[in-house]
This record gives sequence, structure tokens and C-alpha cells, in this order.
Amino acid sequence: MSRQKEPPVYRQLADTLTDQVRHDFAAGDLLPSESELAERFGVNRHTVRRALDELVTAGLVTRHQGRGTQVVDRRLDYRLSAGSKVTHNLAELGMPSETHCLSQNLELPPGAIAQRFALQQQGCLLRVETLRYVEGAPLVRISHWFDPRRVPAWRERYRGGSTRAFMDQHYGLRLKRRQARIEALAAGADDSRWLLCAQHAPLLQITSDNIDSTGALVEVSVSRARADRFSYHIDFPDSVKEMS
Amino acid sequence: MSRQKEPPVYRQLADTLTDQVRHDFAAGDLLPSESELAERFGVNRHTVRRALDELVTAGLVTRHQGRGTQVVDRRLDYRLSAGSKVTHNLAELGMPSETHCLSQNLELPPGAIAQRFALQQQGCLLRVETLRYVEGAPLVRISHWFDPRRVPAWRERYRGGSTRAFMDQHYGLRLKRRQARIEALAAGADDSRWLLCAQHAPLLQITSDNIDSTGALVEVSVSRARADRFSYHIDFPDSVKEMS
DNA sequence: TCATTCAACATGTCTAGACAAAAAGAGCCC
DNA sequence: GGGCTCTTTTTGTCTAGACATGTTGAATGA
Repeated sequence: MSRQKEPPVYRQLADTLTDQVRHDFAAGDLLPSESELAERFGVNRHTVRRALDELVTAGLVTRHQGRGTQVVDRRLDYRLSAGSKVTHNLAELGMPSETHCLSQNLELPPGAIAQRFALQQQGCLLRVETLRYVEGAPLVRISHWFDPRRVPAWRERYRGGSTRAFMDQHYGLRLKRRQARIEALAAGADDSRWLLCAQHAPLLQITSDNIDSTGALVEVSVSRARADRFSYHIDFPDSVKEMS
Repeated sequence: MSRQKEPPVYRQLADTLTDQVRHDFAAGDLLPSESELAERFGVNRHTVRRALDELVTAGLVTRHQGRGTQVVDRRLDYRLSAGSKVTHNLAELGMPSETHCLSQNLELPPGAIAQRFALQQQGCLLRVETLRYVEGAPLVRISHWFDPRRVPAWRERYRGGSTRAFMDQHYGLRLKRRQARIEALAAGADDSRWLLCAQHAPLLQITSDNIDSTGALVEVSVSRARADRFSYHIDFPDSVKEMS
């Protein structure tokens, strides 16, 4: 194991092990023991542990005291290397994707959402959770909050697919976006589970108010996208916007 | 330090240090060195490091090699609860802030930046690094990349403050933003140092092309803002945009 | 005065060895 | 077979010391 220059040994070892795990191991397999790896690579066991720490935080393996280090189910990593087409216009996003429905319930919305609907509605809203796949990997998780009076019997009919198309088809609603708020945040446990990303990985969150042709608020959507696969692009045609 | 039963020493130490950091330290303070903590608590330095690892991943402190372990800014929690003024329009941002200049040099730009200037210039660009404070706390770190021919003798004159006002005053340049790209990413070592945030904390990065009145590209700016203190807001006047 | 050099100090990495704790399996007895 | 202990294997924790690398600030020198 090269030791002359950068990077540190545990980093190189982590990369090596990551490759091996990806190519030569299946989900559920046990890795060789730390002592064995240490001997095989000619480094101290602590260095192996430090390297394995990386794989653990990357979500590739889990450790069980007394049992061994086990390869976790993965799937997503292949996409990351094809990093160039990362820039999506949110408008294009609907097309080549597959949308799954995770849940749909009537719920009391959190304060920030309720506030937006405040003057029109103060009870429960219809919350529809969807997960959108692009090129086979999950890209964005969306919470749609609907005014339930505008989309009656939604839950009996909707089973997945584009909510936009569904609304158009069943309710004749074509929503426009009135405003959007863009934030960054760290992935929580739920996010990492659905988006197959590391916990605390950066996400791009977009909250938008969607109105019908009369200007009435029908939907507030909160989407969380994996930042490594998504960015948001804005063109300023020729407006007199200030710059920053 | 109790060692009879559970939990492990590093865990107890992590809890102790977490308390101390919360009560006896202010944002930006440096913790005692690892060796000093080791001696004070009667444990090995590695055990202290293991405990500090917990604080780092919890986002309470950041480490800087050669410098020390620094307490991260926590004031923003207050801000989050008073969640309303978190939303800044990037255009408003210039006003109540204080801008410090970190560095300014002629540099070979990275590929992504060079590409934007490609047809006009293929040598060095003027890179100006600024840090903007709002309400006394660092909010955003900006890399300005200028076409040096458009801002001659910049470095002899500029010492801080709004680059926008400076350009207007000295060069009669009033730039407009042509496009912007918004991404989320995790804070690196440099970011955490300047922005006083945790390493791997989510940042909102905005890359924008700024042109003069003739449409020529003069500046590309890359700003990284602490996601916990900043969000980006967009209004769609009455355009026929698609929603997502 | 200003810049350079250098030493002190901080975190980062690596090795070495020891024991603890949990899990799995072997062998035993009933 | 079923249940038991005991041994082995494996990860978890802790100590000890060494050197690398980055930062800072004081001493030095032009």
C-alpha cells in the first residue's frame, strides 16, 4: 500500500475495499475479518477499522460485534459517476421519470404549510407522498399538500404517476406555480431511506405554491432532491433584475 | 471517569463535552487542545479524539489541523424558530450586510468557470474571495471571477465592501444577471472555517453569470450560503411556466 | 518597516498491544 | 434431540508512542 504521498493509507484502503465490495460481494455477504484484512494489506488493524468506518458512513456495510462486517444492499452508486447530466430544469423533470406513490392521507399540516392555506382552510389537508425515479434511481421525494375540496375522491383514484397529468385528467386543473422557495438541508433518516442516499447528505428542497387559473391556491408541494443528481437552473430573459 | 459499567468512556466524555460546549463556550471559541483534554480527564488522547468525533458529526464543533477545534455558530436556532425573516431575496442581500475581502489573486480558473469565459479569455482570471456578514454572523462566502481586462487595477483599489457598488463607482459597470444555477452541497473544511458552520452542513450554492449592458460576460460569481440562514425565493409574475 | 525563517503547538495518521463484549459453534451431559 | 458450558472468532474500546502536516506567532534579518 503506497505510503509516499497523499492520500492517507486508510483512504486508499477505503477506496480499494469499496471497489471490492461493489464487484466481488453480494448483499448480505460477510467481509473478511479486520485482522485478516490487516494482514492481507500489511497495515495495522486500526487502519483497517478507520477505512471500514468510511464504508459504514457511506452506507455500504454494517458491523455486528462478534459476527462480522456485512455488505448492505446497495443499487444506487453506479449513477453517481455519470455525473454530467446533473443539471435539470425542473420543468423538464416530469418527462422521463417514473413516479411512485408512497402514501396519501388526510393530515393536519405543519405550521409552515397551514400558513399558506390559512385564509381558505384550517382543517386537514390531503397529503400525497411521491417518489420520483429517473434512470432507475430515486431522484426526488415530493410531499404534495392539496386543498381536499378541490380534488374530491383523490385517494380512491390516484395510484401513482404524474400528479400533474392526473389533476388535468380528472379535475381539469392546470396549475401554475406562483412562487418557489429553495433551500438546502441535510437528509434525515426518512430521506436517506427513500432516496437511497447517506444520512446528512445535502438535499435541495423546493417549496412551491401552485394556483389554478383564477389564482386560488390548490397545492403546496415540497420536493426534496438529491443534490448530487440535481441542480436548479434559472434564466433571466432580459429583465432588469438586480444581481447579487 | 467511570469505567465500571456502560456506556464507554468516549461516550461519557462526549456527553460531558457537549454540555460544556453548550454552556461555557461561545461560537467561534477554540476548545482546549486534545492533549490538554486528555490530561484533564485522565484518558488517552485517542479517546478524546473519539469523543470529539461525536461532537463533529453532531455538528457542534469543527476541527482545523494546526489550529484547533472550534465551536460552531449555534445562534441560528433562534432564527429558525422566528422563521419568517429567513427568506431573503438575493437582491435585498446587499444592504444590511458587511463584506470582508479574504483574498484577491490572478488565478487559473477551474474548468467549469473557464468554460463560461472560454471564447473571450483563456488565461488567468481575477479571483476575489469575499465573506458577507449579516447581523454579525457570517452568512455567505462568494468567489467572484472577473475578466481582469474589464476591471484594471482592481487589487490596488478594492479593500472590501460591496463589489457591486465598487464596480459601479470605479468602472461604471452595472452588471445584470444572465443566468443562475442553484445547487446544494456539503460544507468542506474551508467553508466550515469561514462560515462557522459544521463540516458537511448543507450549503446553498448559487453560480451566476453577470453581464454588462452589451451582454458581454464580465463576472461569474459562486456564492455559498449557510442553508440554515438562507433560502432563495422566486416569484413567477404571471408567466406560463410549468410547475413541477 | 517589512518579509522571512523558525519553533511551538495543533490536529491527522499510523503502529502496537491489550482486554472487553457479543456471537457462533463445538462438545458435553442429560 | 435439547440444552448446557466452554472455546474461538470477531468487533469494540482503551492505552501508548511516534511522526506527519498545517497554523500561528515570535524572533530574525535585510
